[in-house]
Amino acid sequence: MKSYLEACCTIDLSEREQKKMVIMFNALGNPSRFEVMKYLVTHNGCYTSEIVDHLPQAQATVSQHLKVLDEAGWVDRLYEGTATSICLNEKNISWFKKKTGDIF
Amino acid sequence: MKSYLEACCTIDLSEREQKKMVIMFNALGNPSRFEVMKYLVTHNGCYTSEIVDHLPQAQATVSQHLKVLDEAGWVDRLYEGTATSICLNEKNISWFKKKTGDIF
DNA sequence: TCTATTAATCGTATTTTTACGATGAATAAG
DNA sequence: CTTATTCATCGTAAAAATACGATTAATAGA
Repeated sequence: MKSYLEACCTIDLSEREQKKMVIMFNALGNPSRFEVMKYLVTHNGCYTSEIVDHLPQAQATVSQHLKVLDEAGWVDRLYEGTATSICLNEKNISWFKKKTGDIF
Repeated sequence: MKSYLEACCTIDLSEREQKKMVIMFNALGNPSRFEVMKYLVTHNGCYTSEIVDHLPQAQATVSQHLKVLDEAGWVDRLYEGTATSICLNEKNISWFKKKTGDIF
């Protein structure tokens, strides 16, 4: 059995989890993508077009950023006809916050 | 006075704070720098040379990464003679965790 | 069916990041 | 004084990220 001291210095993070964390950190390490996430906090489930209007970038650029946020696990994209609504991925966000709190 | 509902949808984050958050996210969005931070959790205050030995990159590269972590506020560098010890910046780390928790 | 709308993808130019060897600055040790 | 050690900085090559216009794919609506 591990001692108390050992346990308190052990980092519970698999290689796979570590890679996922880096990807999540990286995704928010960009001003446009951070702004999207901040916007979603008060406009969760809004359409992509709203986000495009909110940002100073071209539609193609915003689309790329949303893809990065999706692939990193920060958001989900729900395709509804020709539109796409963007939702916060609450599960991954909680996971990220918990892990960050546990590690650092 | 703000209503309860208004308050719960207001994001308490100045432009300056938002920029700082993006820089902090960006700094950890790199595998080498994340690994440094993870190493510091169990080796806080260690010398740069230890970190260089721990990582697969050249000394110059590690030095650059440490500079990024320092400037982002994740670590402090303490110059002791010819060596430099690297410490976690507990204050900024706490700030980051609190803000992340508050916003998302 | 035709036309409009929405958003993803493609191709590409530009910028930024990453990495390294070489060099330099500062201190320590003899 | 030398000489060694440690780490930052410089210069630069290669890789990756960012941004945009143009195009495409899919659906909605007339």
